[in-house]
Amino acid sequence: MSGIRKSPEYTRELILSTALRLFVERGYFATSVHDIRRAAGLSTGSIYHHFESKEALARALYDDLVKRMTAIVELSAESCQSAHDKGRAIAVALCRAAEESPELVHFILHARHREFLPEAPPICSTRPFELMKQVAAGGIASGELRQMDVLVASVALFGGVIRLLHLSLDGVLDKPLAGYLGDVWEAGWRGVSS
Amino acid sequence: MSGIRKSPEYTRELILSTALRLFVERGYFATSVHDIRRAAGLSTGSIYHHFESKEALARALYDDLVKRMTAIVELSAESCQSAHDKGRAIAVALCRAAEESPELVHFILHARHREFLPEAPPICSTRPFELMKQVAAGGIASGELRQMDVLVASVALFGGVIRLLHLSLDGVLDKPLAGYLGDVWEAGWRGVSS
DNA sequence: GTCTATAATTTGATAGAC
DNA sequence: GTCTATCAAATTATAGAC
Repeated sequence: MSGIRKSPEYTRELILSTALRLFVERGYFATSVHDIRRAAGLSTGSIYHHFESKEALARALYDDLVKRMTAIVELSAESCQSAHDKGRAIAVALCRAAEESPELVHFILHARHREFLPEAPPICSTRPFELMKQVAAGGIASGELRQMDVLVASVALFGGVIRLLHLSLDGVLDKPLAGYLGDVWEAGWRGVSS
Repeated sequence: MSGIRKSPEYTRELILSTALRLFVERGYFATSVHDIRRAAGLSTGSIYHHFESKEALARALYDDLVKRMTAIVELSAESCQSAHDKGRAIAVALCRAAEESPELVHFILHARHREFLPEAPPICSTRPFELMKQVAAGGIASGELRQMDVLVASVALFGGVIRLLHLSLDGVLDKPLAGYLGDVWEAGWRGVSS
């Protein structure tokens, strides 16, 4: 067992991915450092060598996942021109992420970060959600969307899709996400388009 | 202090309301029974006299709040005829509840109940959310809404409003909820109406 | 029915060998 | 850099007086 030495980067990633899985399954507070240690097949000392504290581990995980989510949204928006296409690309990418990496999306959408990261900004103030608002703002400026408050447009345009993601993560959908996404997105667009 | 004896019902309600406030402020796991005891000005023994365990307290609170939320949504829907009016009445009532009893709405929308109440159904399967789906189903049956999957219609119709409530509870809105609600609801309706 | 005192575990974190 | 052993504090819950 301990003969198979892995690189420190590998160990660090193993700790992060194990913590993510357990945090999503049971929540941050219901997961002890001992649980992470056991699930990762490591020792307490090893975990505390890589992270100063349990909270520091959670913060590193949070930063990492916000970065991954930002990349997903950013790449989607950049690949298109119109607000309609940007928005739809984001919606499609979010759904794909929810199916391929449900833990990522779950942690971003569901976890109550401020309970264990007191100084973290609310998740809706982070870059991925700011980008969605920018798509709405661009649509209003270009005339694709009706003249309205940017926040209202953003909430109306993406609210249905985000709600759909919540339902998917709660396991209450009968079919795969893709079976609902097209119609939900179209309804959202129809609600704000001029 | 202990000369002022209150009724047992009062004590029970005091424990529940204190627990609700702390659970919303810090979360279930970050709130110890000792915290509740101190904030309520009671003793540990008194709390354990009224509730079998911390989890039983949380379950009683959960049941109580789902009941209150059900009443709010039920009364709103009953007071109107058309799907449009029912839906808008529900949206208005939810926003009023979010301003008058933010702790109630926060606990229902934000708390990760399944982390501490393992056998509780997902919140979106509870009666208040089922009623919203029924409003959408009624609208489709009557022809007010386009023909579509009931879940899609429900998500598209109420997704924006629920998203707006989340933002309000996260404290990222500049104005009172009422300043956004009208337009968000209208966009949702426009997205699904025939 | 409420109190104080305390038991039994679990938790996050550290020390020091290898 | 990883391990084992252990600590100090906090947590849920109980016992028993009043």
